[in-house]
Amino acid sequence: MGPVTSGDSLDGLEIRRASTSDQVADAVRTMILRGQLPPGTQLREVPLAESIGISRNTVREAVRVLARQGLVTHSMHRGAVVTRLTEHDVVDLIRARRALESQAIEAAGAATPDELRGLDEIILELERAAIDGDWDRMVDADWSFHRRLVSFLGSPRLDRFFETIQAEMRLCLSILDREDDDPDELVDEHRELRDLIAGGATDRCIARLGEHLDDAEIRLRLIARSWEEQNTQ
Amino acid sequence: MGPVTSGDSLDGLEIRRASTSDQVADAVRTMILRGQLPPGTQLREVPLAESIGISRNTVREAVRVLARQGLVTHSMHRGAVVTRLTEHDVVDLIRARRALESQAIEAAGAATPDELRGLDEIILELERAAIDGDWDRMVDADWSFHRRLVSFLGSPRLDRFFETIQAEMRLCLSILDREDDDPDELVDEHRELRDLIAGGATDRCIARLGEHLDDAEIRLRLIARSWEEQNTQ
DNA sequence: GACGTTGTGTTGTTCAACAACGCACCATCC
DNA sequence: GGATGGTGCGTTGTTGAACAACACAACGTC
Repeated sequence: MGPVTSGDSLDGLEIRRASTSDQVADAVRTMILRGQLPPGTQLREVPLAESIGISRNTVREAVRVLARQGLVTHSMHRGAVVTRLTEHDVVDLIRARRALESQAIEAAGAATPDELRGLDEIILELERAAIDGDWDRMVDADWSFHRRLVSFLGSPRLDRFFETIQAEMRLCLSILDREDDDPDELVDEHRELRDLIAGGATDRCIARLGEHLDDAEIRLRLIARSWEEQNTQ
Repeated sequence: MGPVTSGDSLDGLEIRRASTSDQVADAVRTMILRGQLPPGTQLREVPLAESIGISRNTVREAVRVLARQGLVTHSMHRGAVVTRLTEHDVVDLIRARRALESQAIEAAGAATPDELRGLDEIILELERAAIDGDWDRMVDADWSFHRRLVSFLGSPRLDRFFETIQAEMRLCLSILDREDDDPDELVDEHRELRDLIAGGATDRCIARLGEHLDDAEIRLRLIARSWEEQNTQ
């Protein structure tokens, strides 16, 4: 074998061994997003450190990572708490989604059919999950769809930002998931969005997405409001 | 005086004492953005801690904050370096700006004249700075203008994200600032954008902003490219 | 009931030490 | 000469303990 030159597809290779604190952050994050640590849960440093078997300083760094992603709320000398979104937060998050995804749809309107195939695969997965009645996988596919949409903007930074927004929204959804929703409706909605994009009807697609978000906003606001009342009492 | 009730405009009050690490992060950030710590500068923990007079752990937390904002780049056991943007980064940042500000202009089209007054004040400041020949203040006003624009989207999270993007762009600009630019042109450009918004010509305004960004992209890419060549050698 | 005090538990910060790692330097060997 | 492989040094990653600073609740006083 010859020497390794820059054409050997090793360009983008990045060996990033995760530091301990990052691994802890990942673990705690998934616990939060799975609802195993519901909003309002206090994250005390000493118990966490002991239960995982690492130092308190390392836990501190991990918690700070999550704080910067909005998943936990930090206040001086009071520690970290799994974020309990307010109604304001929900409005904020939906607005951010609206802005990003609307722009993304316009960008997707100029995409080639080949680039749109990514959406098709996700919709297929959504359909399969619906047939299986696997609500978790459906929600995952739902989010993948919108993430894929945003990726048409071609900015990794926007992608990352959108992911943090999605993570924050999951703070609400981990509770009220498998509620009274119709699986087939979810599939149809996304298929419609895909078709509108492929057909060049971007304005119509944006409007449709708007209704989709209006709906989500109503439900999430109810959840947040119930939390706030519960907290005021 | 009577007791303090919830009508006394103390609702939004938030006493946020900054932790030491946050203060350090702020200090280092301003040093970076002023160009006192040019891209590529290594941030070693021990010298930093000793020069400021605080512990190494506190410095670590501060540096991690900056890393998460993209101002410094962290790699395992290699420490932190003031980020040196690549051409890819520049393209990314401009795309993010384009997406956010385009959407913001559409949102601003529905704003009342009263809400648009904030833009006028910034333009006034821009004019004053131009008369004084104070380029730093002009750049500040320039950024304030675009930040105000994004704020029309009504999402604090988008505002914060936009601020980090601006901060990253300053990584380039701290070097090539007071170059060959015409102050009056900058003023006219922003006044034009304001007028187009106020006149309801959102599409025209977005197009104009696009040219503005195309221009910025060209110049920033040149800077980034020169750095990369310098680094490859 | 309003107000000050104390006590308890938590976080914020520091310090010292060691392990793990990157890197430049040098010796070695074809 | 150039590639290979060790060696030492400086830096970061992580730990553990200690103390200070603070929030909060419980108590006692007026």
